[in-house]
Amino acid sequence: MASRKPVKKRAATRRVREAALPASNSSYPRIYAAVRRIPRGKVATYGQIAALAGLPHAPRVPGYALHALPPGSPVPWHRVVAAGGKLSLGRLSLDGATTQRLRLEHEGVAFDGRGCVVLAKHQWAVAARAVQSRPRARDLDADLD
DNA sequence: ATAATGACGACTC
DNA sequence: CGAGTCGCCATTA
Repeated sequence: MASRKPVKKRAATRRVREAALPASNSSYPRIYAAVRRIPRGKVATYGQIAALAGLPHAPRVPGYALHALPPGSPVPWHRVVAAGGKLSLGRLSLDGATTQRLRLEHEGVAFDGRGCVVLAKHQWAVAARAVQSRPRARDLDADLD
């Protein structure tokens, strides 16, 4: 590829810049946007949110983003749970976990005996196919065979 | 620029 | 099933 008009260079540069940037410019907003898309009465895991936000290998980032989330934000953070439907918020704030659970129950989300959301019934279906799952080392090993 | 941290995820014991 | 450990990546100090 050789000739590229300078007029286009501008747009190209911009695109490259966005792609090259780690994410400090779009990571958070994307995560918040993804969380906001979770329907009422449904929940999504951090992994799902990460995948939807374009960070399939950084499930910790959504957690970080939500942690930085200011109170009163329009983001339904309570609909984000850890893998298995567990409320990992208890790790940071036990009280927060209680609030989360109450809010979820208020939306009709069911919990099992261990205080975990019944993902089988309430996991956000959309992400189910978008997230899927990356090949595990074991799977790769089996595949190599 | 390097080091430490984290509302995770998955594996192993 | 619960607790401990490693890996991943981005953010913060």
